[in-house]
Amino acid sequence: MTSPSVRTRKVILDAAREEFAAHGLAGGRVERIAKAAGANVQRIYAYYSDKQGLFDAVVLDAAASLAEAIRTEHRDIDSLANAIFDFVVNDPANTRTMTWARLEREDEFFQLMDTGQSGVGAVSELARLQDAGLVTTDWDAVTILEALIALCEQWHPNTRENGRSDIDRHRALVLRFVRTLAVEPAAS
Amino acid sequence: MTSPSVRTRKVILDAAREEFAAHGLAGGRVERIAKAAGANVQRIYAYYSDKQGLFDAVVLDAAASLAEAIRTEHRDIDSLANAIFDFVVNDPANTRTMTWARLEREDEFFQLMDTGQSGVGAVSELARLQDAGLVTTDWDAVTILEALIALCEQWHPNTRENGRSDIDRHRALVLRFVRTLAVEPAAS
DNA sequence: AGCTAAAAAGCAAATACTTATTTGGAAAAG
DNA sequence: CTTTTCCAAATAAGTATTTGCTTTTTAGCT
Repeated sequence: MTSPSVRTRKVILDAAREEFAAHGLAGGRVERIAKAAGANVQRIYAYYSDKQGLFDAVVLDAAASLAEAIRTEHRDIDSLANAIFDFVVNDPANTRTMTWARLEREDEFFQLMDTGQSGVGAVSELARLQDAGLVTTDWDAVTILEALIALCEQWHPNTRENGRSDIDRHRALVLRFVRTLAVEPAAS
Repeated sequence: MTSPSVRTRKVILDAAREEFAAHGLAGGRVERIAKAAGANVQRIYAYYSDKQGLFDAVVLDAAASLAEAIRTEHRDIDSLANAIFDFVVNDPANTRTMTWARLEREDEFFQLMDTGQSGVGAVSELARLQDAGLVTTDWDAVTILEALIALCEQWHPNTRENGRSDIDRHRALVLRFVRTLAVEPAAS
């Protein structure tokens, strides 16, 4: 059913995800992507117009999958924090890609994000928790969310060899942080 | 007094700092560095052997200046956190450089850091506070420090237009975090 | 000081290679 | 038959690094 063009588009995007996560936009090699995808270089240009277009597609995709990962309703900020933490731990490549994007496409980054309405889900989710009186309103949702993501990303992929116990300890640290932002429901 | 070679080394390093902070290792251009330094390309190779050697020199330098910025004794973790925060805010280029280094020289990054004994100062400073019973020992000094730096870096240079008030609000968030790690001195 | 020879610093142009992007045409699909 | 997909090879820059030579600095000596 899937037309060959759709399939090729996908294998190219998959290969690009790995390549760009590893080497970034400037360091990524179009030829390596084509080879890894088992496709021809020319197809990249046919589908994504140029290297940068492909990179942007990868970035949007990464942002979308973060949004996807935290889409469900969360009863509290702990739950939201855990979802973000899991995502970062389980897919370090995505995190790398976002970091590359912030560095290499600084000017276009937020515009790019808006296009894909990426973080929106998480922001509104957090805002909802604030509205419900469960999270402090001392900071706006975006600020808190970015702090949270920054904390989660701390280890991954920035550090050598993270054993399971390291991860658990790191998770505990993140949770300790978010709990300081939680508002205790008033005793009824 | 300063020999010309010393001076040239320095102007090259200064130019490289800017170039690499802006574009990273793969994206940085040797020729641009030479031009900005008002020096010849060949001098770069004479002094730093190659592009990567120059990049590493820049990274070590960035690490050293972070170490320098927090060298003084801190009476509590608030004071330490403020020092780190100030450094990150005042010199976003340094922060970018470190981020580039973690991405582009992932494997060599920590080895590089050890060479320059960069973070050591901050780690031992924090450990001292822990020994004095002023900071939780639930996490080791390295973990806490990396969390702290991650939080401080959150905005800078990752976001558009940070007004003074944004910065102050961000600082407050960082401080809120570190206070949860502080141990109240037992009432005497 | 002044002189001089060795060493170091400086540069423009050449080299050698990588790499993004295009072309022109063949094969497959609709 | 027309359109789309595919590809190998060509193109066209761009870029790190080296070479060969000139100029400046350094350091020893009278």
